[in-house]
Amino acid sequence: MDRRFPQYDELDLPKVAEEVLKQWEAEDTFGQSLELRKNAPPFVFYEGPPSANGLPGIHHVMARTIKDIFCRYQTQKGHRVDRKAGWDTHGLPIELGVEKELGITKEDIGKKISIADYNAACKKAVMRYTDVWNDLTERIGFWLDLEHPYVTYRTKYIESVWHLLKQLYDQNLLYKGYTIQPYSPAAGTGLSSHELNQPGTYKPVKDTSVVAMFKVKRDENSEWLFKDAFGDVFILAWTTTPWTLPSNCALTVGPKLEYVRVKTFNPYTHEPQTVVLAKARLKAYFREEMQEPMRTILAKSLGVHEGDHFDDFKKDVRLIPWQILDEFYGHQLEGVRYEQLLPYAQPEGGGDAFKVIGGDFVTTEDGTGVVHTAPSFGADDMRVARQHNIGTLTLVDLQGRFKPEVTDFAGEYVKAEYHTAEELAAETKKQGRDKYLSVDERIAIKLKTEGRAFKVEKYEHNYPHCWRTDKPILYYPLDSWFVRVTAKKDRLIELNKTINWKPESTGTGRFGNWLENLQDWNLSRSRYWGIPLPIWRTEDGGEELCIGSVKQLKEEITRAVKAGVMKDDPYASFQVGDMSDANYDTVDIHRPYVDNIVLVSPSGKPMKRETDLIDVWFDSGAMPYAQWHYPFENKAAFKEKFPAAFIAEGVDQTRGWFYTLHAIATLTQDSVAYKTVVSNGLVLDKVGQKMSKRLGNAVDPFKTLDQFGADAVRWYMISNASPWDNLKFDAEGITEVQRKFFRALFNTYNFFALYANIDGFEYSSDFLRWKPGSTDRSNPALTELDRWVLDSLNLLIIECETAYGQYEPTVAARAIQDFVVEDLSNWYVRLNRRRFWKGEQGDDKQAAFHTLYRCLEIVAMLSAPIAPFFSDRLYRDLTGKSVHLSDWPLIAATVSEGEMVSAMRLAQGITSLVLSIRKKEGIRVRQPLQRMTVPVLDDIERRQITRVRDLILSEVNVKELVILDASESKLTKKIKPDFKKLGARMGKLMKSVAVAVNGFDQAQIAELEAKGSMKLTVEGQEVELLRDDVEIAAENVPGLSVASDGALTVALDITLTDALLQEGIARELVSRIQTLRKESGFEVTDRVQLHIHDNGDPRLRQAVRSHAAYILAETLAVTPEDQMLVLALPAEGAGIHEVELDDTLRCALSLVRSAN
RNA sequence: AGUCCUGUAGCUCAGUUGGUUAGAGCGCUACACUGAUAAUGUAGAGGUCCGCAGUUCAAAUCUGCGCAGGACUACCA
Repeated sequence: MDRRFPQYDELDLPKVAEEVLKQWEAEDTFGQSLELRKNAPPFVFYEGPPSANGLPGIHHVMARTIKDIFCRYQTQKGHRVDRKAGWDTHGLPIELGVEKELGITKEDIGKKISIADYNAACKKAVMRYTDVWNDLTERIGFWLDLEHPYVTYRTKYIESVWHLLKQLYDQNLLYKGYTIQPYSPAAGTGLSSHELNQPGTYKPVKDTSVVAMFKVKRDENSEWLFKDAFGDVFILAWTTTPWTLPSNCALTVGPKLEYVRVKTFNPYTHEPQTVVLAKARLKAYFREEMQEPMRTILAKSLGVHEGDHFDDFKKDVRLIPWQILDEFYGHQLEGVRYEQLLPYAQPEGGGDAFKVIGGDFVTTEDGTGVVHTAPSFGADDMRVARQHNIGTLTLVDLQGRFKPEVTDFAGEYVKAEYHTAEELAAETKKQGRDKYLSVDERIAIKLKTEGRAFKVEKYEHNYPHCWRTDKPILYYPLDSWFVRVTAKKDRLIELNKTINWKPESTGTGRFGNWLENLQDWNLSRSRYWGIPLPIWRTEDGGEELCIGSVKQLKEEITRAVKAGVMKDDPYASFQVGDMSDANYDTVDIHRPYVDNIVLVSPSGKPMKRETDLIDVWFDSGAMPYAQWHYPFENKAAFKEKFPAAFIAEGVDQTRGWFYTLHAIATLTQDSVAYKTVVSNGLVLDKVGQKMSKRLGNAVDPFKTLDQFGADAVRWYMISNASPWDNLKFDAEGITEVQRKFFRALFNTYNFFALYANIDGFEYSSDFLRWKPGSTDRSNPALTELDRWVLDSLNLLIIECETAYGQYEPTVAARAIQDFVVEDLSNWYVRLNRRRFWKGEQGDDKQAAFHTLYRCLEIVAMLSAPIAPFFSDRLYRDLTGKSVHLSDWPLIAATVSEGEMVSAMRLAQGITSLVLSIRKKEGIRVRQPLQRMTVPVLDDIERRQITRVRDLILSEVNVKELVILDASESKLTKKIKPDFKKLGARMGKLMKSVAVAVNGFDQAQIAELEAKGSMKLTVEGQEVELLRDDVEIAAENVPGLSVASDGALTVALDITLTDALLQEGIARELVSRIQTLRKESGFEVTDRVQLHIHDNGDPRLRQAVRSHAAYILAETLAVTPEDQMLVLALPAEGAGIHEVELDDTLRCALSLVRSAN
């Protein structure tokens, strides 16, 4: 037998993947696919660099599958898709990993270990799992150029980053400023948000909280607050960090919040006073029953008191009377000035301090609705203070101690926790108390005695602690370099609107809102392993220089050497202009090497490098340029490959990579960096929990690939949920994909191969004649089923093309799966099996083979982006070539005007109804029936059913199909209002109209059909009902067994004649014999000798005699017709079987392989 | 705390511009089929479409307020 089409015993997807992978390696299929498209228009894809110091997880399979799908699809569509791998090599996780490994902390760097050694360790650690990553990438079939990756620590890469920074610097978009950052005085370092989010950093602590009283200055602005004032007028503000009160510069109110002015007494000094606070906070500070005039009225009614009770207040200090003088909004308070609470020092930098300002962030959840604003110690405070040109006061040093100006507390730590035990003891002694009182407590006491405290109490809340020292952190102003992204905010927003976000909501929502509230990008990191900021400054900060290339650095070094600030050029070995890797590898511009370089300013002063590194996110956002060493090399390549057509990463990159790419591109190129971005969701475990090592629910990607093969895993991930929805990963889902989709496709192919090999089938692309432009569009040999499946295939091509084009792989996967499982396997193949193995060569057989071949070929092409291994195997088995080198299929001219698709839907519906009647009546499918009747409503339906008539008859084993016109009187009909059409016109009457229509009798339905319209009176109104406003369907055919579903009705004649019964028995017999053939291990082509024992039953005898030719032909028996039925079976023994034909009929037969 | 996503059958998911009795696959039960057999067909059980309120003749679908799960960002006087 010709074995041109390989056949397989079983489906083993992991093995297929392994073998195809070897094939790819052997013939460099990836390289060929690029070579093939060498001159084609590019489709630009950017690979986001993963960090190779951690192991890949199952979610990386997801992310990489999505990337691969669109790159492969675009290749098939005729584009050149270069895919350069990349590695993110800098950053805190790497530093932390190295520190853990070496058993050191940040403080040890430069002491126990040199910066050079530390960085060398980082460089080594960062590529540790490269092999594992490359292995995963290959095993999942992600085609990526792993040979020439960009690596962010390479000198060339850093040089490109420096060039970008210089561009920003030259545009005045890079500046030094300061922000309020989490800071650990104990460790002497700023903390990143990452560090702050470590578990256990937020702890519940009890702090002394103070409601401080800020005395209002009386002037024209505040005069209205003094109307009927009772003593002095104060604004109340709450704080849980009293140590920040000396640094107070402003009070912030909510402009839209309501405030009140209250006449009352100071609870500690009992002085009369008038206080201002948010109305919503009154009940937190005042007792309801003490409110005037309510208290007076109450007292009067009890006959206890008369007159003004503010007079006799001092008799009971716990019950303080109060009275609201007036109410107003926060914005009315803005601009009101107050006396500095603790006047130790005056604000720096000019500023117009000590007044009330407005801020959106103010709430009335706790406190007084007035925020004590110390710009140096709170991010919100800083921002609002800047907006209102309030100065700042930073009366705490970097060790966390009060500066000398704060005379009462000078040199003391603001948090007791910063003291050592000995220091605490000494301090306690100094205070002359038994117990140490923190500065917070002593400030509270001071304010109480000065009559400036309204309420002092312990307050429990969560406060962040340094994860290394376990001491509380401070928010502290630290020097930083910033990118002035806010200067280009409008442009960033504008360009974002041109980006195709998948899903859209991430772009408009999460990302769009983020851009709307843009802050300048804090670029500084006080670390060691990263790209150094290329800025050199004189000590006074008066002169500075931003370096944009190694060449420029060398020139400046030469000047510095000449000026004598440096001894020699440490980068002497570097040849300017030599772009070889070897040349660049001779220099290292990381710390500490660049730190040793001192340059000279124009005025001759030495300049030292700003010690900060840059945020690693800038590294990855710079990859469009730095991966090409642009602009020093590859200018043309960059130009062609910017911006990207497509990128994809997890949704967690929205404010990470997606943002940094966008920001750098907007600022330096005035362009988007990518046209489409797919942000995929998380991979959760099967119950929807996040995967983590701690919970032990993390899935090992390699084990999963070993078990199921990459194709099944990829197909499962893509078909199960849209990429941006979170995926609940369940291995059972992969099994299902294997069972349903891949097995159906595999079985279909194997079926094809079996018979194609027997017949020596060869595919000729001319056979189906659907060449574009040809008028003779289809071969007349094609049956209606062929046309139908080819039509469906056409629709599938269009659907997949649209879906892939719109970055909707899930839609494509589901469509392909439905086609393969339902249309191709369960319908087309099942109904056409006989054509493949029955009869001799001829056009009908050719049509069947060509149609099936075409379907398999196209399915391989359409599924290639998602299941690259299996599809390649399938395509190679069919055509001998790789599917990944194929061109996306053209849409064939439709072979049957598209009508077959709806005709087939009718056929499937009718078939299903007949089978359900058979079931109801207890008549098995193998028992032929004479006639069935289907009523139709119009000529289109009649024509369509006619086209699929034979197919229906053979599928349900009935001999005749009568199509009945709906107008024939035998039918009863049912009527149904079309809500959509009618609702629009009827409006409120809809319900009553529906009731009326549903109540129509046969005469009324006939009237409407005949006249085309009729008048109805509903709720006293006359309305017109049109034929189109209702659906009329046949309901019943009297006298027959009937079933219906929606508009479809089928009636089946269930009369069984002797002839039909005999035919049924003959069929049963054939079926039993076929089973025996198989059980006996005969090949499908083996001829047999068949003898049936005549047991005297007339039913059997008649059936065999009448249908002898049929039985022999079906079972490939060579026994002469008149010798089949015998009174005694041949004595060969082994071939004798007893079979049961139905409940009452059994017989014996002998079946042996025939010699010829 | 803010922003965004998700919530439909036991499970995984569809559900067009609002329209009649809300669907599919898996799983479950029963029956059938046997030249696809680890397949297939038919029938059945299984739903407060997360909740409440509103708009509308009509809401799974639109609006508002909540609840639950998740992500990101921020972190509070």
